[in-house]
Amino acid sequence: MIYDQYDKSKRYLSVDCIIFGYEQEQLKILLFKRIIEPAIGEWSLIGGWIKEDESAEQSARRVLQFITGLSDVYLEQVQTFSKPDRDPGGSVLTVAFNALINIEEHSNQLIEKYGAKWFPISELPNLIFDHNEMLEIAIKKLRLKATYNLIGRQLLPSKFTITQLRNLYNDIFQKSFDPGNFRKKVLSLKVLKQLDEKDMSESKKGAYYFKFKDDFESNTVEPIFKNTLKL
Amino acid sequence: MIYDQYDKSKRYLSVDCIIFGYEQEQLKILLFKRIIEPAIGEWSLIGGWIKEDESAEQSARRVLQFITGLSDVYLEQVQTFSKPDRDPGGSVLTVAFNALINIEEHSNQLIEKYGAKWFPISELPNLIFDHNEMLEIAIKKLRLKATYNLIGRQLLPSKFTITQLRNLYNDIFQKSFDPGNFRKKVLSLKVLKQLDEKDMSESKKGAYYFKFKDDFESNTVEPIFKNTLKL
DNA sequence: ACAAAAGTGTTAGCCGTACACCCATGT
DNA sequence: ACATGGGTGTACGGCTAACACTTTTGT
Repeated sequence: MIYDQYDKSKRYLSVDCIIFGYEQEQLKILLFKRIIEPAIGEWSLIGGWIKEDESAEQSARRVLQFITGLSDVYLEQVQTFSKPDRDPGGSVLTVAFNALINIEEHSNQLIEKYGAKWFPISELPNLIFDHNEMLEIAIKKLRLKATYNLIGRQLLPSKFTITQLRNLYNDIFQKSFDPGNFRKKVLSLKVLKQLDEKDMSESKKGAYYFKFKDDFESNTVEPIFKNTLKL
Repeated sequence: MIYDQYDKSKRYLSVDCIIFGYEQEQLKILLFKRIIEPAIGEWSLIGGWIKEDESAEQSARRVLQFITGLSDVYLEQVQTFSKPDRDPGGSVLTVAFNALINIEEHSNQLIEKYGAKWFPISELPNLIFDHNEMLEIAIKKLRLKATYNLIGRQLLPSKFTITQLRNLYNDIFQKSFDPGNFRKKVLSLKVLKQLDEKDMSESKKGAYYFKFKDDFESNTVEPIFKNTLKL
C-alpha cells in the first residue's frame, strides 16, 4: 500500500555539511577526523543528528554554530542520501548542505579540538562511506550556483579586489579567466560597489577594493558566463 | 554535541512524487485526492512511507509502480522538506522526486480508483500542506533540467515530430519558441534520429517523425538555450 | 628605466533572434 | 489556387574571447 497510516520510522536521520572557505587563493573544504565508530579516525564531512523538533536546515545551522561559532551561515540544500547500506553503522538517511563561510571569521577552537583540517578542493583525501560522492555532487552544485549568481559575498572578506574574486572563480572552475574580460563582465552586473581604498599588497599600482552592494538580491536568472563553463 | 552515538529518529519518513506527463499539447501533473487523515479528500501529491530497507529513490519507484504500473520511470530528486510542522499529522520528513512518464503508457486503473486527475501546470488546484511550494520548486527543477538537457524522451511517444517537441518546450517555459530556430537548435544537438515516416495529421505536407538516439547520454554540460530562459 | 599588476580598448567570430521565403499537399 | 504547417536561408545585433595597449608606482 501507499499511504496506510502514519508509522514511525526506525531510521537514523542526519545532516552533513560541506563547509566551503577561501584562503590563500584556494577554495577549501573543512573535513573532520571521525570521532565515533565505525571508521573512527578517518576523514569525513561534519554532520549531526536531526532532532525531533528540527528541520534539516535548522539542524545544519546548529552543527555549524557549534563547530565554527558562526550563525547566519549561507546554506544551500544539496541532496539527500538514503541508500540503506551507505553507513555500515545503521540505516542513516542524511541531508547534505553546502555552507559558505568566511574562513577568517570562524573560530578555530573546536576545529583544532576535533583534528579538523581545511583541504584545497584539488587535494581532497579519501573520505568514509559515500562522502566522496557527496562532495563531488556538492562541488558541482556550487559551480552551478556560481554560474547563475555572483558568489563571493560569503567566502571573501567584506572588501576585496576584482583579482581576488577572479581567483576564486578560477579555483571554482579550475580555469583561468581573462583578467580584462572577467572584470568587465563582473562590473556589468552592477552588484559591486567600488571603495576609495586600495589594496597595495599585490601590485605597485594598487587595486581598488570592492564590496557587494547591501541590497543585492541573488535572484539572477541568466547565467553570468554563458559559454565555456564546465559544470 | 554533534555526533554522540547513533540514536534512532522518531520521525515519519516519506517520499512524494511530482508526476509529469504530456498530453494534448499540455504538460500535466498527476494529483490525488488524499485518502487518509488529515485533510482527507483534498488534492495532494502522491507519496508513500519509506521502508526501513529502502532508499528514498527505491521507495519512490515502488509508489510509482503501484500507481501507474510503470517500472523504469525516470526519476530526479528535487529536494527534501523537513520543517517539523509541515504536516499537521506528525513530524514528517519527505524527499520529493520528479517523475517523467509517458502518459499513454500508464495504467488508468488505480488512478481512477483514487480519484486522481491530470492537471495542466497552468491550472493547478490548491494543494494540502506545503505541496504547493513543493510543486513550484519541482517545476523550476524541471525547467533547469530542460535547459541543460533535451528532455522529451520520457514524456513524448517514442516517435514524435519536431513540432511536438517544440510544443512541449513552449509549455514548459510558457513561451513561444520560433519554429525555425528551435528546429535548427535541436537538430544541431545530434541526439535525434529522423525516421522515414511522416505524421500527416497536423498538416497537409506532413512532418517527419523523429526519435531519440538509443545511445544518447544526457551528459550535456552547456545550456541548450543560452539566453532568454526564465527559470 | 623597468617590471608587474591594474585597468581599458579593439576586433573578430560565434550564436541567437527575427523574419522572409520556399515546399508539399488536401481542399 | 490557396491556405496551412513544415522546413530553409539570411541578416542584424549582442556577447565573448583573445589580446594589444595604457596606467601606476616600487624598486
